[in-house]
Amino acid sequence: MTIHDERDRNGLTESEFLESYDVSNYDRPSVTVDMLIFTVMDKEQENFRKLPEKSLQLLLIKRGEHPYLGQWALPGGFVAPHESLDEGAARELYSETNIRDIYMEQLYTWGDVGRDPRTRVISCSYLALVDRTALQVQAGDDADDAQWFEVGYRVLQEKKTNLAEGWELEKIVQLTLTHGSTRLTATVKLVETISDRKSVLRREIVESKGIGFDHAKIIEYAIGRLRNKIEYTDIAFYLMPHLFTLTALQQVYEVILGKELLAAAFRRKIAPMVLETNELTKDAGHRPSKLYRFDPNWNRTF
Amino acid sequence: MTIHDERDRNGLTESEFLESYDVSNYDRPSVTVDMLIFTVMDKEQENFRKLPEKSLQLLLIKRGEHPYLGQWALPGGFVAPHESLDEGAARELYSETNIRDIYMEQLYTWGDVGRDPRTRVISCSYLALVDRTALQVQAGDDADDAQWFEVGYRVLQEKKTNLAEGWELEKIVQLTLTHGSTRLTATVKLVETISDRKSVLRREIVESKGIGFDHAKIIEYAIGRLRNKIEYTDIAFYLMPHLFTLTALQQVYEVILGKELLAAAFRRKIAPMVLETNELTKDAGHRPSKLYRFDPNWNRTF
DNA sequence: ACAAAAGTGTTGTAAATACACCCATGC
DNA sequence: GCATGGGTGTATTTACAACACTTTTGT
Repeated sequence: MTIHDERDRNGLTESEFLESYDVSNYDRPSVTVDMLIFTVMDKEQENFRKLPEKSLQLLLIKRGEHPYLGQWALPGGFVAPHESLDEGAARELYSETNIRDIYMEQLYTWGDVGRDPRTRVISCSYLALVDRTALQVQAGDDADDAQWFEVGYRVLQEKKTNLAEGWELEKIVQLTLTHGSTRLTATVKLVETISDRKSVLRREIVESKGIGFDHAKIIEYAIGRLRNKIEYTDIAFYLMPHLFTLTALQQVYEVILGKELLAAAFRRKIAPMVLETNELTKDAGHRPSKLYRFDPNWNRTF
Repeated sequence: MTIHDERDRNGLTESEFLESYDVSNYDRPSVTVDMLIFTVMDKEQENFRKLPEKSLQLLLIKRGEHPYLGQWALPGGFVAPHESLDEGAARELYSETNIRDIYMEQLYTWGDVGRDPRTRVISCSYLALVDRTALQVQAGDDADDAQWFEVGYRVLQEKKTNLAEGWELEKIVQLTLTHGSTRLTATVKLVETISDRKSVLRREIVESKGIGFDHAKIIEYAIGRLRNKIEYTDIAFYLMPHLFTLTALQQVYEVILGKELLAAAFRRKIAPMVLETNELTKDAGHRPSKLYRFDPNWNRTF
């Protein structure tokens, strides 16, 4: 039995549900906001000396209704007539997670025709970053469960093909989302076609196991933005507590970039963005380290 | 008499038009695409020796209907039920300008509540770049006139205020759009509020003369994106003909960045992105220059 | 000849990279 | 003492800015 034969609370299968769904006389699309809420968490660590490893986590919600019943999807919902997109995003964030007042930025708007089987839906996605330590997420009023999933991002293949008038780059990415024994995977293909006069980037879901809608694509996009922006902005600090060690900060960079960094170089690079405090960590199985905070005078350009 | 008392082809003023406009029972917003079509053009030059100066140009359309009748606005229109956002953008581009197959990228989605006086409209904006030499724009089938406006971008003020918990950056930008004797201006205020936990960037129109809707904001945003992306991508080449001189390329960079560059440094920096050809310019009042083309093997990362 | 642009070389500074090394703590 | 992370110094390379200077054409 595939997921699509499963019945919802009204006893309908997905195809029965879709048949009964009234699509008629809507020539306007529905507009939703989808939230990509990321945080960084410590993994378990047995050795008392070693620092805990960090992992990048994404909040997903288990669908309690058709379509994609039982699968996991991004939190989100319809934009109300009286609220802006930003307000809608903030409202959805709060109502589904009780989180408020965190870093948020608009990511991209997804408008392919068949992306929601019910009707035409255009989704505006938002990236949000939270400090895990200042956080106690509860699934909101909806009885859906909300859960943090560890994010894995792996490039499976990169390919370049020369065409008559230009060339084509193809990249295949494997996404892995794990929470306890639940493991969701997706394969997303990025195809960039470049010629003299234009350049088109297409994103395509090759396979999506356990992730609803086209959300795998959106997640892939968001990780790309995160990786990009962490290099030249201060977004990493929105994932940190007020005081932090430089090693903890470095771990956040590493977990987002998916590669190791040299401590010496990292410290020098980050130095102008942080201020030293007099406080120290203690009770580690090694030399204590200074705590730092973000420097409000760091010169961002906008 | 202000613009708002002007009458449309049905003899209605803006407020009469709005009263008669049926807003009822639409709980779904309308969704449109707005196109920001940029190109670079030569200015007139009297001295036979001197190279013509370049200017950045943006395509605007004169509104023939309420609201903002008689003002200029970005080309765009409603997204049809059967087309994706990208397709809608390409269709609007073609139908209003007869341009096809050029560089296009989604910019940002604008969803404030009062941004269109008729009803709730959410607009997804697209940036498009054209090579002026390969271009003969005609206003599309609509009888509206489409016209290229020279773009001016000037920062009037930058201010930083320290707050109790963080700080605030304010930047005031003056936009100038000129076509012949038509001169449109707008003042846009950017306010970025930053604290430990969040960061919000608000964009606000202080004044907008002759530019309809909130399009001044969108134009300001697009110029920012252009300036940013020209530094690390190959978008500049979509504004160039197939073969070009390095000085012409440098002029494009200068006109977008709004500052002069040193030729020596520019050439070295751009060298890995271009290939030399054997062709030369001629009939200039000075030493001929080699023509270059974009190097398809330049390593973009995506 | 000369105005104007095309194009190269040289030098100083700043940033990123790689590696080696010493320091401080808990057990 | 030892494992582990905290933290610094140094040498090498790379990028870039500033400026001076030579080359080549049309009139």
